[in-house]
Amino acid sequence: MSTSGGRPRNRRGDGALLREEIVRGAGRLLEETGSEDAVTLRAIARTVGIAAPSIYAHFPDRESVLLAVVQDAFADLGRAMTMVDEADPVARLRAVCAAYLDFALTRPARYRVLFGGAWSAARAQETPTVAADAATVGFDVFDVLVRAVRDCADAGRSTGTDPFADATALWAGLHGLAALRPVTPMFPWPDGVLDRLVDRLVLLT
Amino acid sequence: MSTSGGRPRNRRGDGALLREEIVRGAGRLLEETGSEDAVTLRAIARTVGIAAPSIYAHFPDRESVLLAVVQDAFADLGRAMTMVDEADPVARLRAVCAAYLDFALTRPARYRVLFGGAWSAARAQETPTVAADAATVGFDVFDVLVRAVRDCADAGRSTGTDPFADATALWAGLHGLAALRPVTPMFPWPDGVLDRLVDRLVLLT
DNA sequence: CCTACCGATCGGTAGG
DNA sequence: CCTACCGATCGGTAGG
Repeated sequence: MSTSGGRPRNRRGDGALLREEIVRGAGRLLEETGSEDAVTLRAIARTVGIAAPSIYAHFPDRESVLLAVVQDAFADLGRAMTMVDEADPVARLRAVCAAYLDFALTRPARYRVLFGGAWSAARAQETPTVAADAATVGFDVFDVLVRAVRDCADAGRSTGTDPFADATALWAGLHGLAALRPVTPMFPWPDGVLDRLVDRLVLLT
Repeated sequence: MSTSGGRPRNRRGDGALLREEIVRGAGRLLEETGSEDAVTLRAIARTVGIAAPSIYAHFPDRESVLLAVVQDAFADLGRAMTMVDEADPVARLRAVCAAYLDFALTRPARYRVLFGGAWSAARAQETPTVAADAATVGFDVFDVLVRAVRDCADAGRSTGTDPFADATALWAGLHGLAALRPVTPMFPWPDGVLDRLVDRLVLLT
């Protein structure tokens, strides 16, 4: 069934190149199918254009490929939230939240893998080192949120007195939107839900 | 491998009984494994104590069994939210939200199946009649929320002027909590997050 | 990086 | 409600 009949050979010194192709192929596959289970070694191999066993030269097993996808996605999300360029703390908080939501809406399957549970809760007990890592990175993302909220309070733009608790509520609201929107195409989400959440949960003035 | 060696024969007229056992077994399996994919026909058959092909006497295919689980879960959630017995509208809204969250936290896998997307968005296009049904029931659950919010506004206990929009934001917050909590065992969720969300998003006075 | 292959598991059918 | 079985797919290994 291999329609490609082989792939152009990599140049010397490109040993890490294929590894990257595998991770990106797996990510693309995740996004196209919307399901983590559809990202099989064979499917990955097909999209990359190699034989399935060749993946084992770069990863010990399927789970490790998925973990690499998760780590990449966490890094992307963190980068998107950090790269926000706004001086005003309120504008910055809004932009950070918008970046979070944008990531989730443009890459719903990737986002679902990040906070869907398989890589933080369940597997954290089975493979502590590996999944604790993913969990930690997830908390880093949350910290960006806490800091943005605290900056608003420090600037006297929020009447909230507990930035951590406020950020927690905000995270819940953000995640709710991020998770529900891609799943409810028929639902008439009102305009400005995001700003409504930010305004009210952070008690912006 | 069948350790049970057959099951006691049902009494006459219990034709619908096994169907129920299958759905409940599938639900239990879903909760124990946490994954929809683990609910295979063979696994269901094992928990119920029958042979896998026997399921076809009650359901045309695997998808239909899962749909029955989803419909049951929607009915359960709707019932739990409606059965709330509080006269004061604010107390009632809080109780409705608590019931929603309680359902999600005590049956996380079932909740995930309800609002995880597989049964509302994706499959709605493939099998319109079937999944549109599930989506409708999901909206019924949301309507309970809207009414509870509106009752607060009508009683002058909320300064919100758009019950639908407020309920939408509240739903996002609720779902965020419901989805994130089971997945973040290490995260120090502050006490009273739920009430904080309700208070602020519905502008309770 | 490849072909060839194993053992396991799945959804579903045949036939009773 | 059962046994027996098919075709497909999977993760992973052998051996090069």
